[in-house]
Amino acid sequence: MNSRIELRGQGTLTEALGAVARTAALKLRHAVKTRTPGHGEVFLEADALATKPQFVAVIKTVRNFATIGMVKEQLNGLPPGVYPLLVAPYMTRALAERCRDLHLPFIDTAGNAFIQVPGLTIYITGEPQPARRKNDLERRRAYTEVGMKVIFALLCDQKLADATYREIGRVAQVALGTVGPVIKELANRGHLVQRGGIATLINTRELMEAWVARYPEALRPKLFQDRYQADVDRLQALDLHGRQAVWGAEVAAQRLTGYLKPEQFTLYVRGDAKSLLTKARMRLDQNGNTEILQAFWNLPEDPTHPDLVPPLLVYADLMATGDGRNLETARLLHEQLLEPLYRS
DNA sequence: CCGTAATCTCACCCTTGTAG
DNA sequence: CTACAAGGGTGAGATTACGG
Repeated sequence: MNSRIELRGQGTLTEALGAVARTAALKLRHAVKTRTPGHGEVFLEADALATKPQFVAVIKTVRNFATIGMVKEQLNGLPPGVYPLLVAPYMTRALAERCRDLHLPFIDTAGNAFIQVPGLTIYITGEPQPARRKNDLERRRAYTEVGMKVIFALLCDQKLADATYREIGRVAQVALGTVGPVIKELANRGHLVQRGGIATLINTRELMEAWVARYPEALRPKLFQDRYQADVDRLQALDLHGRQAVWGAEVAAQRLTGYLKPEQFTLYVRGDAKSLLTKARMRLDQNGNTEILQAFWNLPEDPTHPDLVPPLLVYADLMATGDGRNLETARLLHEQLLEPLYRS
């Protein structure tokens, strides 16, 4: 039933056997079963040794000490001459030390190992993590929630590309530690270069289109708070000045292009929207005409339209609806406001 | 001050156990 | 056998510590 997991474990096992053969000159091969196999257990033996020790191996990704304890527990009570063995993708030095303290033998795919059985003592730590795993971790950081927020901030304020990571994190409302990987991937994808010692956003048109295409799945659902039904006249009359809220989508498009008569209302808010709800007499309604989302930027506001979201977000929201009228307005918006900003 | 790496936290999802 | 709750693993992101 767990064919996918079995396969993943097989890969780890094969790599780990190869790695330990390289770093410790220890050859392990599959052995006959010495007991009813538990979940995910594999039977191995080192037949080159006179003592012919056998191992019952468990393949598991190890991140913390607790996992080591669990494996130790799962593999207790083995008969004489048979030993437990933990097979992990990668064991840090601290995890390796923990295994040694608990007398739990392990091997990993980097070639680290601790094995202490009659006729055989191996302890190897500090082998570097295989590059492929590192790449796995670094790949696909651009279109995560954090990546989307950072890209949006950069597209709206292109000078931000040369700011410190702390400043980018503040404007994009993401943690400092998450900025670096996103920037690195944007550079890899050819969207960021150094020009005269200044970090510069390039291929902005392509980046903008990619962001808009991914916004509906990659970020919007995370921002959604609730949907309400509200009186249209009251909504139109709402004064957002001083409130922590701005119009998006149809209302913003109407005010920017003069086209479109809004039917759906989209508000991006900071903090809680209580005062808005009472002012416009909104009531919770799954199919209501008003949706409230979390604002996700700290950009300076546009003095000519202080109560609207940035045009890029208006465009993305209109595109996301797929509504015919909205698409036409979106095209207009693109021509008038976006195209000049994202030519390169 | 700045970027990076290690560590911590939390939400989601998959497994597994259990009751009907 | 099915449905559903409980528990644990996992990955994304936030925080923190550190060295330049």
